[in-house]
Amino acid sequence: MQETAKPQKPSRRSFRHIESVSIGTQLYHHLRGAIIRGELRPGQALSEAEIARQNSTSRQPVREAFIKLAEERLVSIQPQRGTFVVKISVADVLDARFVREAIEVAVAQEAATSAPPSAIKDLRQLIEKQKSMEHGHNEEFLALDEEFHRTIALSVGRAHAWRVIENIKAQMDRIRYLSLDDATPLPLIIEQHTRMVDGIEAGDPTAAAAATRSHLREIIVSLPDIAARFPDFFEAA
Amino acid sequence: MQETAKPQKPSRRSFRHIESVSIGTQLYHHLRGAIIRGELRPGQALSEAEIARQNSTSRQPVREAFIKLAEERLVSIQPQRGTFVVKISVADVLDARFVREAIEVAVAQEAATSAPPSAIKDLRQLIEKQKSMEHGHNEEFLALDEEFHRTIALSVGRAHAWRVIENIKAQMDRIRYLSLDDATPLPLIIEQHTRMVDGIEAGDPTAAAAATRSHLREIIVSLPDIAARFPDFFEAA
DNA sequence: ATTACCATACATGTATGGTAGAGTCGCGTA
DNA sequence: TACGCGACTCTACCATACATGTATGGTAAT
Repeated sequence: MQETAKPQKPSRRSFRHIESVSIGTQLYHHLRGAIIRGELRPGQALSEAEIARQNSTSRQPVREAFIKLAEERLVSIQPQRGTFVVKISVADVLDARFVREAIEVAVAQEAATSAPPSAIKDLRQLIEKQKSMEHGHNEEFLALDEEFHRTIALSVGRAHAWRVIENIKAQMDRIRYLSLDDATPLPLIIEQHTRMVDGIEAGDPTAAAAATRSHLREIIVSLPDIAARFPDFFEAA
Repeated sequence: MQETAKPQKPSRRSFRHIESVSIGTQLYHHLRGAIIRGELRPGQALSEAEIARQNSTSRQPVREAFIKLAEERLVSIQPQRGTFVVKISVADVLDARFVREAIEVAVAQEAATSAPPSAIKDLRQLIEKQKSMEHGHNEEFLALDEEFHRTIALSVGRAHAWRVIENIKAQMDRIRYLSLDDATPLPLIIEQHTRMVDGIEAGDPTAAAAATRSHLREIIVSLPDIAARFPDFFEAA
């Protein structure tokens, strides 16, 4: 009943830039970003058909994007009912944080004993960039923060470990986006980053681990506030 | 209402036991097991069409199973070329092991401080089961080993952490299946399990962590041998 | 007013045809 | 013999049609 016109290859999807990547993968990245940034709100229904229409494609690539999102626990596919953006679970975020801390602390210890000097230089530069961005531009700051952590992992060849963290981070980043307008204590974060690099550069695994640990525990204190301020983003306790 | 009998329904599909799970998901579990057990050999091509025929279904569910396997890095989908079982990379296995150690050590430390006594009892029982299975039945032993580790994680509510490990384990389990016929030192593994539980029961995080660490480092020593014995299972160095 | 039923719309799951790109093979030419 | 080029085959990818389960609003019976 819907229109069926389709005379000619409608051609051209709004956000497709790279031709070689499959549509399903592109949709996945597109939707993933929108969920993390909070543009798609928890609980919201995502219809295969509607998203397919919006992007001038068919249901199949959308479906494949949904499957990937479901693997990452960003959406919940309920057969014959619908697909929904999952609400944030405080317990899940804390559990994800636990895993992230375990991995990143181990990586930091390794970096303290065997990261090359060039990596130290890169990290210092990233911190300088972060300092020059203290006012506004919080979203770009998040990107720099991510690059900082990734650089540490890659400096000791832990690409796989970083991949694991990337998945886990999605859940935590949803929180950070919620608190963007907040008076995020960027100087504090930068100070913590500095201590991490100090520990790594000094070849002191214990110090590097401790700095990493306290850095990654920040979210524990801010989480209750955020959950209270955005109740409909969170699962009912 | 939930009986419904279902008198007809062709009932084909060799391995379908649970009616409510989608075919794509079933195929995923089916293929995943076959890859881990080494029945599907690394490098082997998997054709959407052929697997669809073998299971009397269409290509679409097979495709979705492939996507899930690719997320787990068990197959590599190469557009317009084919989908292949990935060869094992020694470096990737070691990196995966690193992540697993980081998480499980953290879990063990937590268990040492807060696992309930009932969990200790369950773990001791599992070890007894493992002892009674020392000869042959190596495959069942692997299942008991997995249950042992999972029980520790769940005893302190780290379900998410276990989920992460489960994915990582797939790569490592492929190795373990290769060395099944080997004279696997089961008594040694059981001894290590025992020390882990001893540390947890004693409330000694350091001991529990050390026991877990040495247990999970076994694979490092056996890996080179296995890679040498099954060269075509591994990526060219 | 309330309940039971049913038509309808809409959701995901599955089947199938078509398309474009990559690899292979063999023929024809230099 | 060596090399280039086109026909053929195979693949994953996409579009579309159909199957089937679920939510919902209107309606008739109580």
